[in-house]
Amino acid sequence: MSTVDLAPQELRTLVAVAEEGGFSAAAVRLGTTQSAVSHAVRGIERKLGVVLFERGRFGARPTPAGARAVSHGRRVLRMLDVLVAETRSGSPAEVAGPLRIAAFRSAALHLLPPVLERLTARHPALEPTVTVVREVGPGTAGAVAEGRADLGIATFGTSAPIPPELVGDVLLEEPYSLVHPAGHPDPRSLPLVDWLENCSSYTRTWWAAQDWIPTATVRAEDDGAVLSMVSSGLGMAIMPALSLTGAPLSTQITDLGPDRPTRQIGYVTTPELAGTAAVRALVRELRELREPRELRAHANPAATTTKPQLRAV
Amino acid sequence: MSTVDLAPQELRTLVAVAEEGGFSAAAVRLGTTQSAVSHAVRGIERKLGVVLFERGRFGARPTPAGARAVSHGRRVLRMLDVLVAETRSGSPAEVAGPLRIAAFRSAALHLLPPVLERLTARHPALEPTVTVVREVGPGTAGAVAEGRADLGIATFGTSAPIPPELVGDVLLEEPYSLVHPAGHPDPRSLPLVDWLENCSSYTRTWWAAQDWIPTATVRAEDDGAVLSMVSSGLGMAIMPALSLTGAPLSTQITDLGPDRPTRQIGYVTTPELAGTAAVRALVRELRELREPRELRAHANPAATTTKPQLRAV
DNA sequence: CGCATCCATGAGTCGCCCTCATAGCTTCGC
DNA sequence: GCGAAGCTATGAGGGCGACTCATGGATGCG
Repeated sequence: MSTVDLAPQELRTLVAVAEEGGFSAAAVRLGTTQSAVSHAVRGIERKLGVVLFERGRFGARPTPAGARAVSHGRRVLRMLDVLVAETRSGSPAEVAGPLRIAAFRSAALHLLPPVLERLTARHPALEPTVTVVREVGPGTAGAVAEGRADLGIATFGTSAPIPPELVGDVLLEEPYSLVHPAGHPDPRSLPLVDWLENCSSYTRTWWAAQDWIPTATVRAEDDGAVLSMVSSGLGMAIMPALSLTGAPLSTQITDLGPDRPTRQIGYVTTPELAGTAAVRALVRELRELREPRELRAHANPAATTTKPQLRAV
Repeated sequence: MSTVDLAPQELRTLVAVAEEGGFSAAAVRLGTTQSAVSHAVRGIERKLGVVLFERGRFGARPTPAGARAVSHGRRVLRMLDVLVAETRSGSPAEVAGPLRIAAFRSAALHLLPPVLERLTARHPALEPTVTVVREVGPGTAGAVAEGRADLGIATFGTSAPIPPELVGDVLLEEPYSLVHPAGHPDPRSLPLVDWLENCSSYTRTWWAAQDWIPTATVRAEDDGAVLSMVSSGLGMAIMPALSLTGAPLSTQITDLGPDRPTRQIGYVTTPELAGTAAVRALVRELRELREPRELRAHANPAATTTKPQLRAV
């Protein structure tokens, strides 16, 4: 037996240092002193016999070993939370505890509220928190992979590929539409407004095939800003349905026809969290989105995967 | 933040109490005093606000909440071990540390040895241990679910269903055959020898449809005992191929024809361990069982991984 | 060079957890 | 009924680990 014990407080210290990028900042987050963090990290490194952080003027950056330790540490901490929550609640059916959701902006605004309402109605002891994450770079899936969230609402096909160690499923497919100021005679002649997260490769291909689409002349910060620009008459945009829910009356939405591009929205989570009662309850509610409710979303349940009873590793 | 911290030492105390069945015995195992165990358990119960053990003359038995805590605790402790092992070893390719395998008797005897030989040849620092678990009740899957093993070799379809929080895959399907004393003129007239773990529902159905099969007159402890009885001329038996490997020369095996029953053998592990280097290395070796080894050189590696990139939950 | 901002280190303090000793409870055997 | 033999519960005291405080060293910046 090597008998190396890492206390939860030590794991939290590792995670804080990695996320804050320095001992001092980590100390602030942990509500302790820089000295305590330094002592703790040094102690852990001595116990493990491995240097976990490169120190320097810049602060502290994880070494490869440190990155592994931090990633595992986050998962262990999360499992400890699950232990506490599921030990306290009388049965697995009784779902309780925190549930951290990462979502991109439009999903957080238009997709999640009704889902979370039903979820908390069914499980009052559940405390879901939603973090808005830019769907660029690692995106929401990255937040889940790094243990910052328990479940992510992600767009598939757009942005970076999903890390292989995550599991998930597609929830719905939504079309892109043309949005422009209401009553404009020739909206396609307007300048194009684009935004950062709007970068599906499939969409881009379709985009390039349309000769009427100009290169973007305006680039906004997020889809909400795009919509506000369009409603002010500054131009037109091509946006997914989710970003267009609740679009102001001064805008007009035009279908792009049968060849319109679409994007897939789904959820991702880690295998070990997929089994927890809280995540499963949320996934159950999210699946309801696949059944076409009378409202807007053009859900396409056709492509639902046939699931084997046992999932391969 | 409720922020209830359970130190590894506390988790080990819970596990020890549950497994030893009492505070005093747990104290001996932990190399500490009964008083320390009592204080620790009481402290944990106060932190969680839940009674974890029923105390009495008999010692201590886990309450339902206690059983959940112990089961989660074992898994957290295991993940902490993995954290230490994988942080220390230079790369994920460098696999090291203990690997606990639960298997039913015939798999441990006839299936695992060559697999483990190849595994340890490839990863000398890996220390696999095999525990033989009766495939009755929770079986090997139960051992994995409760954190007593990292990976289980299980029969699917037979015994209890696999707990939903586990993951795994089928490795091979093997037929049942008739085994009887060599040279017997009418083996089907012999009395039937059965054993405890032999209880697949599918097999039973097939069984009932065969008019020549009598009800079992002898019931042995395990498949090895059955085989020994058969070889002594005490009767005939219907056994899966794995139990018949290395059957003595005094026995004779007769194929049961195209409608013969079969059983599926596979592996089971927890989602959080499925991602660890050690378990993945073992699974890779186990997968070799699916294809005859001499074909492996020509096998298309892509064909073995035709699984969807995202696994549904 | 003075300054700001990092981390490192040593001494002192506090709190937690363990040990020791003992008390309470239940179940046997007689 | 009574004591012995199992358990666990509890209180007092001590040791060790973790934190704080104060200070020092390294490094980049104007």
